[in-house]
Amino acid sequence: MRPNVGRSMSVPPERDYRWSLNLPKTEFPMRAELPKREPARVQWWAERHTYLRRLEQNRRCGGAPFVLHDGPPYANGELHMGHFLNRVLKDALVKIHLLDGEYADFVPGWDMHGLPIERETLAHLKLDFRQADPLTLRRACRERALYWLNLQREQMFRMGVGFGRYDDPYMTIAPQFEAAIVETLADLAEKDYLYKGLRSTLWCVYDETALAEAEIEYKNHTSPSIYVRFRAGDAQRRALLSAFGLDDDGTPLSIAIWTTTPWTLPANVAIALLPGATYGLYRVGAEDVIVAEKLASDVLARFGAGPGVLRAQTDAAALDRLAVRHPFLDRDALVVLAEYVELETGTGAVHTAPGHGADDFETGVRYELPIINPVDAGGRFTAEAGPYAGLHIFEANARIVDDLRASGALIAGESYEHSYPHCWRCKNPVIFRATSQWFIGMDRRELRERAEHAVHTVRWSPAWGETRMSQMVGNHPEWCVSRQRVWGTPIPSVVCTACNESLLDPRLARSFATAMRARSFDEGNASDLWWTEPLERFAPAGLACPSCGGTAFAKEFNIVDIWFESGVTWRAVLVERGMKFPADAYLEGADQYRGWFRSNLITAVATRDTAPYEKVISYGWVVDEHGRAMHKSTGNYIAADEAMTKYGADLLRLWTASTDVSVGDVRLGATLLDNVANVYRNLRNRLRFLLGLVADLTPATRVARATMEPLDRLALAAFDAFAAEVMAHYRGFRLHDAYLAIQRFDKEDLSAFYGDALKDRLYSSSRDAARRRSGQSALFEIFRTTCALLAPILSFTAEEAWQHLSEDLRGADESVFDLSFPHVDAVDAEALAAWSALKELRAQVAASEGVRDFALDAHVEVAPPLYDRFVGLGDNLREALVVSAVRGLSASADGASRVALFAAAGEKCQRCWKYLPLGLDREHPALCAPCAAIVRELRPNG
RNA sequence: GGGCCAUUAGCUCAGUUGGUUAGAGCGCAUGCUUGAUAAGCAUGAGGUCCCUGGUUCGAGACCAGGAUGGCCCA
Repeated sequence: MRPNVGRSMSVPPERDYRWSLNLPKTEFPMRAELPKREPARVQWWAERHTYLRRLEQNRRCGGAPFVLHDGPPYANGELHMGHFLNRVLKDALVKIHLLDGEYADFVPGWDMHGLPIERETLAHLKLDFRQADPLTLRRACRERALYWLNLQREQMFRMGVGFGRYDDPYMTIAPQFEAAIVETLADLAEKDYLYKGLRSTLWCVYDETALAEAEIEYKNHTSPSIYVRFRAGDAQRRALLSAFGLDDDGTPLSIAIWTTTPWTLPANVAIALLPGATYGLYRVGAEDVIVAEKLASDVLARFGAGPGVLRAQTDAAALDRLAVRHPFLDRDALVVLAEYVELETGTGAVHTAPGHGADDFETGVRYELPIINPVDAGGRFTAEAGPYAGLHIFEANARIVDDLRASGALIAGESYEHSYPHCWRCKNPVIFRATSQWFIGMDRRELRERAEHAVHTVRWSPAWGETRMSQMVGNHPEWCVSRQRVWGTPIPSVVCTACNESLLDPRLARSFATAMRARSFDEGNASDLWWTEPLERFAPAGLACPSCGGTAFAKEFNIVDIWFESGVTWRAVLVERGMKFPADAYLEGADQYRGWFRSNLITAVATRDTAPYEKVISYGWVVDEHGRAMHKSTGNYIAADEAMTKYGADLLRLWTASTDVSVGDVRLGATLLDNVANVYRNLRNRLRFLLGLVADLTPATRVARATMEPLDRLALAAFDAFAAEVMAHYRGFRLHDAYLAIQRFDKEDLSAFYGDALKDRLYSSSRDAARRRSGQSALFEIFRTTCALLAPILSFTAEEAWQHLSEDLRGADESVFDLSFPHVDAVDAEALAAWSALKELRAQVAASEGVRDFALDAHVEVAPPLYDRFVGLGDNLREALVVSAVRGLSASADGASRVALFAAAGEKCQRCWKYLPLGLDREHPALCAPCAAIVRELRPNG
């Protein structure tokens, strides 16, 4: 029951003793106004070189090296919230290791070559690709890439992530970087991984160029849809019939295929069946035909010769490597098996032209089929297409269908509307066209097996990353590293003028790389040398064509895939700069399993036989608050700068810890940020409270832990355990777990318990009383370590709070980033247990009373076993329960309730608000004796 | 269509190897405080643990199928 105590609504001036209390005092504002204040802090860190100074200090103190290797963002466009998440997570990891005393050398970098920049630059210059002078275009691309780098770097600083060598970042366009790329190519060529071969690429016949997947848009397109007989020759027919267990009766036999691209038939070399599927041999009219069982009724109907009769069926495997004849060329079509064949449309037998499709190409490689490409860059048939030579492929469609009909090969012809890739620039349909490209062979020197083995030497976070990466390495047959564009690092290959054989000579490549290394960054693109210098400058003496022995060569002008460029950052950055290799950690979005994680793994395994990282940490994709992917077109896209202007970087930094980013999607939206803002306000106010309470503490008045009040020692033991927990989470990079722990300690231990308990002692004791200094000293330790623990996440706020501490107490630690995580030797289990028991007791008191904050109007009696446990706390027990008096019950008392509350005896002291005997001092009748003494001392005359 | 991942309170998340009445912070409601005050404290409401089957004495957890969403590929 709550004691019924009257409270005067207004305190008469003569009885207002507020002036004599030590109330919290700080300039640290309650309102954060992050967007307004943060930019100045960015400047402050930069001017003081806070990062580099701390890094150097850690090195001097023998801190172990820690290398987080930065995956380069692409230097094009503004940064979005995906970038924000990426940068802030990396920044937090670097800061964690920095505050842990390690030499956390972080070198940020940028991916600066490639088609998106080239395309943007061409648009900027209003130039057509084929008319542009390569060197002029490359100069302009360089300017453009540097422009974006600078803009992105500014936006990164605004995020508070400038803790790295941002003055000396790595750039894929730097001379040493380009040289490292070329030297890696030389190594790969030397070890026989690199070879030249044909490959099917997306090609626009109007722009006469290869296209990347990103340059394609899908639109509906109406194509011819034809079913075609591929007849078996006599011997072929007998072999096929035998596979079905049938005898030959001379009836014509064919395999029926379906295609929507008749113009690719001249390049046909095979028919693909689905492994495991059942195929039937049907008699329809006067002929036999083989189709997939599942599609038979649909296909047979198109013969217009009755329902057809099933004669036999067999598994696709029985037909593997048998053959039929090409419908109009003097050539066989081999029966092959391929997983991508589907049984939803068509005949279950897929026309296969390795020169005109990615799947087909892969099948072609697997079966060692000829890669026929009878189409030139402009889309006209070459002589290889026989009767169609000279025709444009799209015009040839109708001719081919007519010819098939005339020769009796056509079963049926219709038209078919479907989604088809188009060139996003000229809007025309694109084709697949086999061209000559450079590859890294995954199956040479057991590279695939070695890479898979390396995957298992790495620690993956989350654990499923290991499976994911294993699949990524296992799946891909070869890596096409050449591109026919201008903005990139040249592949220094040459072609023999006598026999047209391509050659990448390692000595030549290294000589080219050496020449690039001799150039400085300010001289421009070092790799321009491939264009400006004569070949003789790089070619080694006696270079001869391995094929024909010829000695005359011409330069080739391929550039290297930008994924290969970023794929050698381990070498161009870590090895070049003498940093730790393999790196401690790579940290990127989960889309990089197929990207940067994989490219780095393959090049490092191929040339160094090791994974380039010891640990890989991945995180999920940023989606909107409804869990939908963010797109500019959907309108739920959030730019990083815009978000920071609205919410402030620190609030968004807290958001990255408020959610478990390691698994699945990471949601972001106004509702979520409101939630985070509340948590932020709580944390901020706690820092403000602490600052206010320790305002008048000085190094001289600080009390050592050993001589503190018992309650303060317990609080610090609990705080140690908390700090150890947070540090353990940080070292495992579980930011979200750290966030939960911080939130809970802040609320339960600090705000609702310890802070509340200390108010009486800190406010009403005399300023210099030892018991007051004891509490302040404990709070100061808590404040300092809390700042350090918050700094990796709430960098701006932690620094702001630290700067509001008196200079005396800050001491040599100018910045919050000069602090270190504490060394917690061993958690005091006994103290911890006492602390929780005390918290529990306080909760009981609070529950009995119903109200708690600084309500001193109660007197508590505690049952013996419990009381005995805390009797050593002395008056601290009364403080902890926030009451006016506490006493243990006698053993004979009713033990039904362990805690009993009564109205406190005495009257309410107008200064300390405790209920005590008053009126002992004539001048201060409304005060208790201790308060009266303090007031007399403060104002002896008044 | 395939591989991987996720789904627990309004929101963000905990829930050891299967075992009482599923927890926390924030939000919300109510009360207190006005000496942390655009703060602080207390109490309380709030859940079909995505769905359907199965295993088990017992399933939020294990198994199978499905739904929704995401990433990477076709």
